[in-house]
Parts: sequence; C-alpha cells; structure tokens
Amino acid sequence: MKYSLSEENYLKAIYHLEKIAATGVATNAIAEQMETKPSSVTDMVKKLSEKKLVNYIKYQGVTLTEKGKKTALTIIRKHRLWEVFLVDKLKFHWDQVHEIAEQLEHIHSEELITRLDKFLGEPDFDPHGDPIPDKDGNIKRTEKKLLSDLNKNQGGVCVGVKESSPEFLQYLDKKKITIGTKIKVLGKEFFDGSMVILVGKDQSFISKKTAENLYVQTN
Amino acid sequence: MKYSLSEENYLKAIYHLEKIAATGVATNAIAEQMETKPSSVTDMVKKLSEKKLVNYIKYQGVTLTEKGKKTALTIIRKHRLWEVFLVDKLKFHWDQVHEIAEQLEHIHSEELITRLDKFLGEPDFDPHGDPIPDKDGNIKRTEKKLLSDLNKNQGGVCVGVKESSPEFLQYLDKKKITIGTKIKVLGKEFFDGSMVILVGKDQSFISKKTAENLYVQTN
DNA sequence: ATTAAATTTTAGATAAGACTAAAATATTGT
DNA sequence: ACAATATTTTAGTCTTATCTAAAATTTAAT
Ligand SMILES: [Mn+2]
Ligand SMILES: [Mn+2]
Ligand SMILES: [Mn+2]
Ligand SMILES: [Mn+2]
Repeated sequence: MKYSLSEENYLKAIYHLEKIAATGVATNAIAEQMETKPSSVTDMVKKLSEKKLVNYIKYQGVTLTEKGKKTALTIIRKHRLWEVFLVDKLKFHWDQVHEIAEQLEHIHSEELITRLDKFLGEPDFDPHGDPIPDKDGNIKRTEKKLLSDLNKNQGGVCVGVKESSPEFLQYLDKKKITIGTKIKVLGKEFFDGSMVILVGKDQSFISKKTAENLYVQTN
Repeated sequence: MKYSLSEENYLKAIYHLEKIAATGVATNAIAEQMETKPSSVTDMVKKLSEKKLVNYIKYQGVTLTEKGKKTALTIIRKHRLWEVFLVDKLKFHWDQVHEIAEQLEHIHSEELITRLDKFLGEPDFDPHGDPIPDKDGNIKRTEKKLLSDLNKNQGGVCVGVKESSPEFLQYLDKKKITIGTKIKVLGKEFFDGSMVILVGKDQSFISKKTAENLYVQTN
C-alpha cells in the first residue's frame, strides 16, 4: 500500500507516457523522462511488476495495471492539490510550484489529503488547468482544444497549458495570458502557423509553438 | 546545504538529547531515540562529523557544532510550523499532527517556509506549546514551570506539554485541559505527588506523572 | 588493582537504487 | 535475407543506510 519515493515517481512517469504511447511504454522513454539510465529502468520495472503495479514482458515495454494506475492517480491528485495550495493560499506564482509539489506529493497520509482537499474547496483543476482526480482516481474530462487548432475568427477561454515549464509560464505572463484569459484568433499565418490573437483588448503575436501549448475552451 | 532525510533526523535527535545530557550525547542514547542500533549510529555520526555538523571523539559521544545546531533548528522550525498549519488550517486535532509533520519537516524549500510562516501569522508556538525558532534559529524563551512544581493554592495557565504522545494528549482532552486552560492547585498529596486541581470551574484529580508533563505559566 | 559489565566501535553482510560495460534481442535499410 | 543499428537486458560495481557478531574501550564492582 505504501510505496517508496522512487517507485511512486516511476508510476507517475509511466502513467504520463502511457497516455501518449499507443503500445507498451518503452524502457528508453521511461529512462528519458526520469533522467536515468535504461538499465536502471529495467531493474525498477521488474520490481513494480512483482508488486503487480505494471504488466511487463521482456523487450515489450510496460503498461500499468489497474492497481498501478490507481496508485499513479493518487500521487497526481496529491501533486495537483498541493499546487493549488501553494498558489491559492501561499500566493506562489504558477511557475514556482511544480518543484515543491514534486516533494509534497510523496507525503503519506490519506487524512491529510482529504482535509487539504476540503480546505481548498475541493478544486477540480490545478493552477495549470490540469484536472485533479478525485479520491477514487476519477478525472473530470473537459472539452478543450489546442489554440493551434483554432481558425481565424474563432475564440475561447484559456483553460490550460500543455507545457508547464517556468520558462513558458513566464513567457505567458509577459503576454498577459493566464488561465481564464479570453483569446480570439485574428489571423493565422499558413507559412509558419504563427498567429495574431486578441488577448483581452490587446492584440498579440504568438508562434506556432506557443499556440500548440495552450489549451482553450471554444464558445 | 541540503541533507538527507536520515541525516536530518539524526541532527534533530542529537539536538533534543543535547538539551538534557550534561556531557556529550552518547551513542546508545541516540540509538534508542532513533530506534536503531548503536553501530548504525557510529557510522552516521562519522559522516556528520566529516560534514562538520557534529564534534565527535571516539567513545566520548557527540555534540552539535554551530552549523549542526542551526540545521537542527531549521528542521524543528519546519516541523512546528507544519503542525500549526495542520491544526489551525486543516483542523487536525493536536494528537494527530506529529507523525505527518515528521514527513513535512523534510521538504526542502526556504521560500515555502517563509510563505507558510506568513500565512500562519508568524506564530511563536506550535499546538503543543513548543516555541517555533525564527529563520535564524532564535528561540523565544519563556518562563514556564512544571505543574508538579507548584504548591497548594498556586495557579497558572497551561502553556505546554512535556510529553506529547497521542495517548497523553487524548487523556488531557478527557480532563478538559489544553493550551490556554487555567489551572489552580487545590491540594497536593505528599505521599504520591498527586493533585487536586481546579480546571476552569471544575475540580479534577491528576497523578504526579501527569503533573510532571504539564507546563504552566504562573501568575 | 583486577575483574566483570556495559558501552562503543569495527568488520562484514544485506537491501534499495543507481551506474557502466557487455550481451541479447528487436528493428531497419538495402 | 542479412547486415547494421537501435533498444533492452544482464552482470557486475557503487553508495547510502541499515543490521549482526565480534573486538575494543570505558565504567563499575569487588
Ligand atoms: Mn506540477
Ligand atoms: Mn500542475
Ligand atoms: Mn511534533
Ligand atoms: Mn509539537
């Protein structure tokens, strides 16, 4: 029931990779994500397999079992709730909280999370717009598109970021874009995918890369 | 600057033992406190010594260096601030917070503690009446006596507990005694040190052992 | 002052988690 | 099909933090 810091981090990494990988998650992919070596991954994956947290067949990558997925989701839940705490209560900026939440997510206490959740008003999303799983691991799925998929004259509200590195978040601040900001596509350049958008009342220019990392809810 | 969970726990243990031990803190004492073996203590103490956190001479026990003491105090600061958070904000009961704070005290982030401190209103004492060191490790010392040292007709306010096991704290609840409770000694039995005391408006009987674990501020 | 007992340290072993180098397997290109 | 390349696993080593058993040292008792 209680796993080590390392085991928890592996589960989380595999969970995130599983969402994008069609097939089993590759050893190399995990190694890259965790900034460790493939041989270390193999070792850990064997251990997780013995604990019935992942399905593992040599040379064929891993997938999470139900138990593994559930465990990963409780860690993600903790991570995101702590991020809400840091931003809403301690007034951290949204680009400063991930690192600290990486530590806080490993605190073991169900009671703590139950109370923290209530204290925060049972939020559905974290400061980056990512959904917070409930205690049973259910995630409230919402309609959202990448800004890059909108066409000229379409608009919506920014509801999340795909990338959430401090660098990107700070850039968004400079552009006056944050969760809840209204955005409308005024023009889209075919050549490089760059856009001219309306942010609130002001016009702004953004690159394709930026547009591909912003989620919006269309209206 | 950043120490392992184990190193931090050793420093904390040595700090607490140093306050009661006249001479250097004994290997055995540390082992008992940490629920580990003396041989493990010797190993760790050597490492702490190399890092200039303790003064260590073979067979003569250890003392904290200034650096070691400062480090221990920041961990204690974190522990107690988190306890305040858990009780004041998350409405935990005072007998439920120590275990969780034992984990939270190892989260590394100065900014986090600075903000948490401010969020909590820069408290001077934790939920058990223990003083919270400031960022430089200074502790606000206060006048306080053990209830067992009071004589008949003397009274005061409960400002802390010496023991803070859940069992004792729950017993105090049953006796309607908590931090801030007014207590007056109505009678003291010479034979066994037991007392009849006035708690608020009600009379109560307590053993010597209980009286020896309650701090009061006399008026 | 010796001896007995308690404390502390050393030596050697173990487990978790990580690494390097080499071997095994899978995938790709021609 | 088969060689070249990429991926994955194995074998062996390292570090941190433990432990047990044995040796060294200190403390207490006669
Ligand atoms: Mn995060
Ligand atoms: Mn987030
Ligand atoms: Mn405590
Ligand atoms: Mn306390």
